[in-house]
Amino acid sequence: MEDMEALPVRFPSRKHNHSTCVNKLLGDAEEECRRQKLRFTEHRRKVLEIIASSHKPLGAYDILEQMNFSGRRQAPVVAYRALDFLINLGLVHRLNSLNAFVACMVVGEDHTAQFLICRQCKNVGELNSNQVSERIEKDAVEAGFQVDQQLVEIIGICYECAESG
Amino acid sequence: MEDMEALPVRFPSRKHNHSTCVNKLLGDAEEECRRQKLRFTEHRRKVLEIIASSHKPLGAYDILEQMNFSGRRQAPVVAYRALDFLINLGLVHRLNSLNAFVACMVVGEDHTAQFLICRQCKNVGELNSNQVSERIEKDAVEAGFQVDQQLVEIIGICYECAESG
DNA sequence: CTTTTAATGTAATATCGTAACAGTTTAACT
DNA sequence: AGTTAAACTGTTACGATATTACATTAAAAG
Repeated sequence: MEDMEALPVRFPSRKHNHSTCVNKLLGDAEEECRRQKLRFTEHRRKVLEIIASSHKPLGAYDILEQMNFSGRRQAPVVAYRALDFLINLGLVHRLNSLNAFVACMVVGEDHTAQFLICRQCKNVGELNSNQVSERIEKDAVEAGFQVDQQLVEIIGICYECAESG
Repeated sequence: MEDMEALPVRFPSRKHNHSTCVNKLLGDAEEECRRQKLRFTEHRRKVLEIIASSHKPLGAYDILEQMNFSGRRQAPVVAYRALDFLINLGLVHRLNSLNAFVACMVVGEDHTAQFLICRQCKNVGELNSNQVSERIEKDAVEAGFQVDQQLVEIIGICYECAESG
């Protein structure tokens, strides 16, 4: 596999430096919020941090569990509100096949996304193939359908899991 | 829009003869079960019939409501068991973005499927584009990912809804 | 005709997500 | 600063979706 940046895909390597990942995303989020004059509140920061700290998809209730600042258990709606915000901003993606959430790996860039979900290690990669999205658009239009949103989730085995048997 | 059979898509026209649809699917199901020596029980037949009678996706609890044979309310697991069976057989598809189920429109044929979900009329069409599935497969493999299953759901506006404004 | 495999009945419970509404903070504008 | 409007938060309750577990019954295979 070539350099991660050269391919239209981001799949988290087992040995990548993860704290860099998290910090970059938090920085991007702050900047994006400043730009759009949106509020990057504590809840939102916390939820983004939790999600970014895992390349494995997290359920809303998993996130909730990690939000116990004060020992006090938060209500589900707290997590969902923050998630909605982050999803609208494009910082977080929802995986419909898992009812779970992952951090976006290409923040800021205008991009289409398809998700690669490894059913062994549970890591999720983000494929950004314009060829895929254009092919879908083209064939849908040919079928008389006007596309607003594409949802592509690909289940299988990632490179590193295949290597290690 | 051209002849429905000529394009790699099945989108239910407003004026198609629906009872034919249902009967064909039930017949196909029976035959397929005979071939594979599986039991096409009452629950399974009933659930398939209910799903096939609607091109709009149905939730498991919608289906359940229509299963009241004897006035007796069935337990959710009854619907889910039949749905699992039908999905494994390829007679029914699950739409992950809606937590809902639709009948397959190309039973028997070996096919890939992408779903066209009209957010106005709620009808669901099945696109069968090998170009889409091959493009996904190709790009995923290039990213070092071995594909087992593809899940493609396209949300937008169907031909007939676009026509009628 | 018995054995063993598959399907059903039933109850309970887990998991995921939203509605409603009062209270508080923040930003924007005199 | 003081006022107002908009956005965010806290809290309760509830709705929607899905699974586990286990006892029972029916069907297929020998």
